[in-house]
Amino acid sequence: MLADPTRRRILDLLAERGPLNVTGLSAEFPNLVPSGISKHLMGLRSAGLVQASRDGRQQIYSLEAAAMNAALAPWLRKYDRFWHHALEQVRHLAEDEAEEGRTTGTACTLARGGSDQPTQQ
Amino acid sequence: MLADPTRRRILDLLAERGPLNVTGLSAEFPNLVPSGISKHLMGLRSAGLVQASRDGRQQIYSLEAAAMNAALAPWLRKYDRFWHHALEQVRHLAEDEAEEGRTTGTACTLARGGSDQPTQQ
DNA sequence: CTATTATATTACTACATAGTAAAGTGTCAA
DNA sequence: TTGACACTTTACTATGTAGTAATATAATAG
Repeated sequence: MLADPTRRRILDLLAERGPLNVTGLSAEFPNLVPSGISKHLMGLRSAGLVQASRDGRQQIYSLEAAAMNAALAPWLRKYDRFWHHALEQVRHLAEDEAEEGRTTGTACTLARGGSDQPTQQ
Repeated sequence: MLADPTRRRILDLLAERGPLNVTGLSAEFPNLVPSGISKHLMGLRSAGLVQASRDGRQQIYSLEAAAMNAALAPWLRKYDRFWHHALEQVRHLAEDEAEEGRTTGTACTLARGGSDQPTQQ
């Protein structure tokens, strides 16, 4: 379900821009026909990842936070060792340069197990 | 690449048990023929997600931390709003009941933007 | 060298599914 | 009611690829 790039892009757009209707989403896929987008949305909908609400003629689609959670949780649990490094990169991007001193201390300390091998890139 | 369940399971196994050879991995897939696993491993390898090192006749496969990072980072950035909730679930599972008092304070405070809508499950 | 174990490669098949076109449903406007 | 708009459904096609069987390579044992 999360495998398809179009579907991921749809989720991305909903995450970035908030609720959108089918036409708004279709506008982001010039190569695809709107009914194709609609079909993807129906798929995401029956997977519980998005929800729709009617507004006149339009269907407004938005992310379903609980389901996103449920989808992400087991993944995060398995790969916690790895996204710790990713997290730090994200943090550097997120906080411009606010209080650089205690970065290591405030980092999310979920996994107590060490195995903090350097990423050797 | 991360779409296929077999491939994800392979990554999971390597994350959980550390480096494994093809035979060891194949043992976890009774319905699949070993050459199929090997083929998947070659795919993961050329995608840079795993690396192999020879030990006698065996090839020992292990996760490539840097690539896992690179694969996860943009994802985490887009959906940070959502995995925050997942993170808390994970934390509850991880720390048995060590210091319950200051949980909210020590939570990973990456995204400064609020929008902390309840998951309404 | 020969046999055996451990992977890899190749050629092939079967199946899933992304995307399309066209028709169908629902809503509003005049 | 008629027409236009917004979306959904259906039937179809084409393509990608997961898995297999058979063969090939590589390393150790005897």
